[in-house]
Amino acid sequence: MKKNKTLIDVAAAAGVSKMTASRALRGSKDVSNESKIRVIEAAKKIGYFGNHLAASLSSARSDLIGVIVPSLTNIVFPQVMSGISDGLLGTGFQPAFGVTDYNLNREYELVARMLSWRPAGMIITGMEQSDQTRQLLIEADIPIVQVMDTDGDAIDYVVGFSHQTAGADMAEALIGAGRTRFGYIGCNLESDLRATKRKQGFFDVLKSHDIKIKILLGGIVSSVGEGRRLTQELLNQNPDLDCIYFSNDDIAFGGLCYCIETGILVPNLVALAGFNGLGILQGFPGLIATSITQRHDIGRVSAEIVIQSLQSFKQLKSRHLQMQPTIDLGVLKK
Amino acid sequence: MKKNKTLIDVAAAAGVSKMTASRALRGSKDVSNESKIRVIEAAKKIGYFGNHLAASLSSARSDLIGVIVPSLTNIVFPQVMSGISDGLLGTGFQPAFGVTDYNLNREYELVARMLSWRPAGMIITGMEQSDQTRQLLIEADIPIVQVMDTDGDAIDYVVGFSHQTAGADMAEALIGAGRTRFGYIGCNLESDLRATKRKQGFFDVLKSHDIKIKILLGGIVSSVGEGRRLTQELLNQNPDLDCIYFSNDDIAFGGLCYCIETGILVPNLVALAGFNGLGILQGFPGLIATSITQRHDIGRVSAEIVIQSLQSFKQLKSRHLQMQPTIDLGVLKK
DNA sequence: AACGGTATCGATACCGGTATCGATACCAGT
DNA sequence: ACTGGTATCGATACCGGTATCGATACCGTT
Repeated sequence: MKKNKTLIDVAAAAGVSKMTASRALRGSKDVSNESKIRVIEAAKKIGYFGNHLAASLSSARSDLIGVIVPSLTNIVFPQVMSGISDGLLGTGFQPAFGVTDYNLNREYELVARMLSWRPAGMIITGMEQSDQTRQLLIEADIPIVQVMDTDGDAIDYVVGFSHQTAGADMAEALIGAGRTRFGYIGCNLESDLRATKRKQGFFDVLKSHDIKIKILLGGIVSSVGEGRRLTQELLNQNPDLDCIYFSNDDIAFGGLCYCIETGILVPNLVALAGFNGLGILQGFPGLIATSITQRHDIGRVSAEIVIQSLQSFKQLKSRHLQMQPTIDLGVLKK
Repeated sequence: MKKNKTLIDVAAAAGVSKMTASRALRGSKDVSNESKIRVIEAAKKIGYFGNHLAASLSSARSDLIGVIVPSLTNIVFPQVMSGISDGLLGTGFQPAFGVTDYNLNREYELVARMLSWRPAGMIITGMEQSDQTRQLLIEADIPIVQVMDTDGDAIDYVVGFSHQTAGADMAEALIGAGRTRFGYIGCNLESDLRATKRKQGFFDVLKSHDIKIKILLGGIVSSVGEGRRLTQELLNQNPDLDCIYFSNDDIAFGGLCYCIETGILVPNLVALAGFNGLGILQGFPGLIATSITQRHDIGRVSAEIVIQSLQSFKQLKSRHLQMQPTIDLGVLKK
């Protein structure tokens, strides 16, 4: 049962006062070089690592950036987190992640909990927080960045893109490629509001072209296997479709697998379109049309915005950063 | 610029002392029902959320569980994190994640940083921490769980499986299925020590059967696209192979895509084997042999172990929990 | 020699909670 | 009426740092 070392232990070992030790370890300039070296060596020798609790409490500032994502099992969010991690690297700030499982109540609890750690800033996924949650975030009086979506009312900063537009753009592109008989396959739309927005944008364009669409919705598991199953079902019921839009790349890829196995030519007979530009698509390059989103960059940039907002007293020019995905039609474009 | 509410504000609003307010909010029994209700309502009314910094510092205990993973871009680790998240749900404890990028120095920094938040416990991936890092963890005097790997010297608790054995088991299974001309494709082996252990176990068995193996190593990006490319290269140079073992499912699946596209019959002509049992394999069910690991459960169980260790004074019976993967040969088994 | 400026350092007062102990009030039992 | 026990609450002392201000020593300047 070893007691944790405190600054007083370090100070004693270095033969200086607690305050001098504190200054030395933090690189303040009000310390002589000799003292600084002695303190640092003493700290290393006795195995001292600070106490962020005390430090943050005392200085009324912390180096935490709270990050809230809806899910870990959808690879997209870890990629955003990874970008945030990278953006924070070397800044002295540290991300603290929380997962809501697409549950608004849990999101509220999580935000309250995060705020009780007095983070320096917050990055939260999406625009659809509950009023209660928004209130909390606003009153926290720290930079808030909403990421991945720009459709809605901003709290503070926003980094992402319009899913509605992304869906609409894909519809235009597919129509432009000559497709006329559309199907849609989606999973987890009740919870995944951004997928729903893409669907909405997609449907709006089709409607404006007077094109009907066959819809098939799956369960809450959005996976390759589910995409495969749903595609089979949809194509069996509607063999004449020449294009299917999926709520994301995973289920789109599942659809592709089904088509390949059963000899349905893609994209000649039926074109498939997903969303995100995941690495999985490289299994069959170009066969699935997709909207390539810059997930990692969105994470990185949002982290940088938080930092900049903390460091500069004047607010940043633009509180609203659009990073619209680029459409890759693959072999369909010829 | 709103100042954050403190317990004193709540106490004032409820007309009691700070101490009574504290007790009321934490559900201590030394408070009358009326006071408790008054305090809770006052807190809600003025929008008070606690200060974990002060609370943890004062009570010398925190509700954080530090979690260290090597990567976020490999879906396996988010799945473990998700399991930990689930295991902690409702316990009052909260995970705090950190990512090392397979970098031992960064791991050390991260552990030190985590410990400076005085977590109640730590869950860390793998058995290969630096001596410095181990020292830190040991002296922290909190429950430590190493996850995902059991090959090596334990610090405290261990939840996972032997990758060496997993590789060996797969080798036996493939040999048992009649395969004789082996190839191996791996990525990122310098950093991914667990993949290297699987390779070692696999190679040892082949050697004991006097079977040679063709090796092809890729770069640090372990992806479907890379697997596809490497498989093409390996098969071009060694068209007679009848089995390829990949360092994981992603690159194995890339290999499968290549084979399917070029008409190489899988598994009849060449069998493919990966590792993890990822959902992606459901694209072509049964075509890739794999070792199904219980990543989510490993996370959940490790979280439960931390909690139990914190709650019971007597130590848990077994500090070492094996959750060996099960081999799924798919259509190969017939 | 007196003075102002700088470098270095320590004493003290917090930060916002919790632990602890003592104070008070009220009740039942004798 | 006195005693002991319980319920309820507040005053005080921390937790381990940092901010602030004042003290001291030493330097160059006039």
